[in-house]
Amino acid sequence: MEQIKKYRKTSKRIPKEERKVQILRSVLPVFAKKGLRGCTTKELAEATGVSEALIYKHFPSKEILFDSIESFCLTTTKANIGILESLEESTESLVRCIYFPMYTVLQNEMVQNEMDDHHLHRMVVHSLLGDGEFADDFLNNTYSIWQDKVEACIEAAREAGDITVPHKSKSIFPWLVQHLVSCYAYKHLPEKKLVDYGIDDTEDLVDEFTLFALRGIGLSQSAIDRYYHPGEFLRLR
Amino acid sequence: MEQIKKYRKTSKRIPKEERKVQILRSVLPVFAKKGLRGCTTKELAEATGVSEALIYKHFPSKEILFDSIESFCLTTTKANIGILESLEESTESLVRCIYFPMYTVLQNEMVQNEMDDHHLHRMVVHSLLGDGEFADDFLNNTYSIWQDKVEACIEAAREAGDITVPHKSKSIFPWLVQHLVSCYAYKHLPEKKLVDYGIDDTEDLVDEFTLFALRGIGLSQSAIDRYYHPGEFLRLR
DNA sequence: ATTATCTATAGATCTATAGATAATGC
DNA sequence: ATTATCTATAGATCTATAGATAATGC
Repeated sequence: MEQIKKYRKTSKRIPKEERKVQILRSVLPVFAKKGLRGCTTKELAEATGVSEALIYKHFPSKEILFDSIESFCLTTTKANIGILESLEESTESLVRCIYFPMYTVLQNEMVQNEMDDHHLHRMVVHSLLGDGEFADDFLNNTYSIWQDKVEACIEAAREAGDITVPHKSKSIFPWLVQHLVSCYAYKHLPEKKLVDYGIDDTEDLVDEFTLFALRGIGLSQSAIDRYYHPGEFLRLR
Repeated sequence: MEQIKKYRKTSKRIPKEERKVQILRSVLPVFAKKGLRGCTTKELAEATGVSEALIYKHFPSKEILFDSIESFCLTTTKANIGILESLEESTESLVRCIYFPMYTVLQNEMVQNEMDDHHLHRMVVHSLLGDGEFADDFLNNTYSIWQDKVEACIEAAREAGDITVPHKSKSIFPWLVQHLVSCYAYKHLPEKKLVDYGIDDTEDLVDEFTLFALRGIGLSQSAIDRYYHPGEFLRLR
């Protein structure tokens, strides 16, 4: 009673590498929410449940911790986008390739790995306000597989006669589609509802996003009718 | 030589309201760049060329200054979008309404008033990472005139037989178009080039964005051919 | 006399480190 | 004996205020 406990271990002793990963995991949401400058080392320590000093034992500075978080995000988002890699290049695949990100982001599906998409988007947006390095890594590494596939499928669709409108660039369309989904995500970052699409059902929303994109690419209505059957897509996943 | 100048006025004396506006103007780029938490009152003072104390004489706290900046942005962006208000509701107007933001943002035209669009976008994105209040004010007040006009024109186009595809919602399309342009802007916030559309000429880029959107809305190709003549749009401005 | 401005500084963080202590594993 | 963890704190900001001084306008 008299003696003040000078010492109180709040967290269990665990091996180095394990703790390091645990710090990364628990610190990510804080950095994602507030950014490098927006949060304090105290908050980071509290989120992890350890002392500030311990964090410094594992990461020499706050900035280096932040960089580690970014790398962590990139490797963890190995993107099961890879699934798409095996698709043949065709009009049908084009439809699936456009549907895929719409569905994933709008339905707010976790991308397999435990990394919450929401945090990832926040990290990207923080990066857009900074030097953009992380956003670049994310967009141009993680998404490139998908982008290449979309481009190839557009060509295939054109050869199949399903696209006849002229295009000034091949590579613009993956980006335009990407803009649609990522902006959806960005505008949904705050709790406050910013956008009213006038559609309640998420599946309907996915439909309208996808159809907008497919028509925008110039896919003929007959090809869309032929290949856009979202119910079947789901079964095949 | 001996006597140290304890006192050195670095800025001229100017009347209260004038200085207040001057502070707002000079502080905006700093807040836009780094956000509320990302910059110090020292930086703000230096950007204005006055002492920190003076800033506190005009604005009781950093947060209140930031809020004032946001209000300042909103009022200053009275948006010459109002120009569109007088357009008749027709397919032709639809084409112009879609072209307008594409042109404005992609050509990086200053929106008449001296407010740099770049700063405005940064403020919006900072808000998206926060509570989204400012983004809401911006999107739903500033853009609502344009959005209403687009909706009305889509209806008119449908009545004119230029749109035949079914739509599940009226209000989704202005947002989809908005997503395209704002995401273009967001991805161009960092100095680093993140996106390669495969198109060098900005006019061509505006064309592809606009055509993508018009097709996406479901406007028939014949209507697009009939009304999309960007050269003429410019002359009329 | 009033108003605009500055210098100087208090008090509150915030990052990072030094050094002590407890747990683990040989 | 080694490793993981903590407490305590130094030193560096950072926000905001108190109080002094210079310019303006009557």
